[in-house]
Amino acid sequence: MTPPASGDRRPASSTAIAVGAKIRQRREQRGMSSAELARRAGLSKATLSQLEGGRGNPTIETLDALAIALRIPLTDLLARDTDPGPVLVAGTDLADGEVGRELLRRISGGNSLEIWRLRMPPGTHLEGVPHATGTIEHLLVSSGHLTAGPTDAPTDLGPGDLLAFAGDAPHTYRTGPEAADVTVVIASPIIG
Amino acid sequence: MTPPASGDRRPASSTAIAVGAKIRQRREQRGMSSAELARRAGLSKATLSQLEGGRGNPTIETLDALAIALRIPLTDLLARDTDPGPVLVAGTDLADGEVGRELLRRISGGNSLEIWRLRMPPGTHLEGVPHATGTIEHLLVSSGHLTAGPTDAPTDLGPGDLLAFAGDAPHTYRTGPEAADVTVVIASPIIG
DNA sequence: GGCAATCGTTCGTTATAGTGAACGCAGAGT
DNA sequence: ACTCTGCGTTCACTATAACGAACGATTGCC
Repeated sequence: MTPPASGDRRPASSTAIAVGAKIRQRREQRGMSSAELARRAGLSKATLSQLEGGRGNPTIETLDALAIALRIPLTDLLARDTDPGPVLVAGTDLADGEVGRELLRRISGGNSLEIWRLRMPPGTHLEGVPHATGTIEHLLVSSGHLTAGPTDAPTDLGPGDLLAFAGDAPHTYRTGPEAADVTVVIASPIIG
Repeated sequence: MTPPASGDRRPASSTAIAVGAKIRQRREQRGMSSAELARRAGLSKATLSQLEGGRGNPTIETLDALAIALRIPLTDLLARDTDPGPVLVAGTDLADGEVGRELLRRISGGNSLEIWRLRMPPGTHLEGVPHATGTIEHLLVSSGHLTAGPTDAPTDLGPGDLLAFAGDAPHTYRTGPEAADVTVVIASPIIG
């Protein structure tokens, strides 16, 4: 039993500290007061103060409200920009006929960088939604064959091939009778 | 006033539904039971069941624990599957026993970005040249096995694994009795 | 069949994230 | 000097996220 209840908060996890710092950073970039951000996000000033101080443990609803109020993607609040040490993302097993589409890695700051692994069974057809202007998308084929690229000029690709194209136009990925395992690297200019 | 307290949960936000689906998807890819994932993440089965069902509103500590147990980046759980949005570098043939080390692509501006393909026959040992401070190096294994990473803390990698580590420290790549085909993505911050 | 294990779910309770109402501190009028 | 207004923080309380303990369903083994 903790004594009746004090205003104390938990010791603060490293994640909480990082997220809190990020919130404050973005808020100050926007030139907002903490009172104003709290109002826009529909939170109490108390909660925001706790979070920015790195004390506390927000829920995703809270973070989502903050991200919307700050007009940034939710993931930006959680993106660990500089990793202290090595990060290992284990390979995953995939059921037969399933499409694997995994974000393996994300870096923001300067340009943002995302590394995806895309695994397509035979006869798959995916439509890529255009990204922000200036985005460049890279496909690197680990195994198999596919036809991919801008919808108006797709290219046949085989193992070891690399295709780079503007990600702000419509584009497609399509496998024939053979499955394909593709690494996708997406480099986007940062959004102000 | 809600009646005294039932097992009911909130109506479920769209974010909660998306996150829950993602957790379940990743867990099943790993071939883990929900009981096992709960155990590894240090959560109760009840909590996990609620979350995967899209009911509930997890805290970042909870999500962090799950991400670690699933060995994926925290942001992956929250990434809105923004669908991925021409230069062609053809794959090259490689003679038996030869080491392939090719720069496939280089981008500058914001972050500079290099994509390499590294093909190592069995029993190869390479020393990586340290890059600029702040550089992050990513290894994505297409096939085979190798031991790689910072010289003082190398990691065993298999097909589909991604390893990210600071590129400004000495690092090595070493294959055992098996060859390896690796994609290397090097991201360096631009010096203002 | 009978039993034991493990699964994923739903229950009632407990710990805690978020709240509203204070507080002290600045700067701007009057 | 004295109010006012808005800032960022700390307090006691309330709403609720996470918990432990059930549950029925399934599977495997004897």
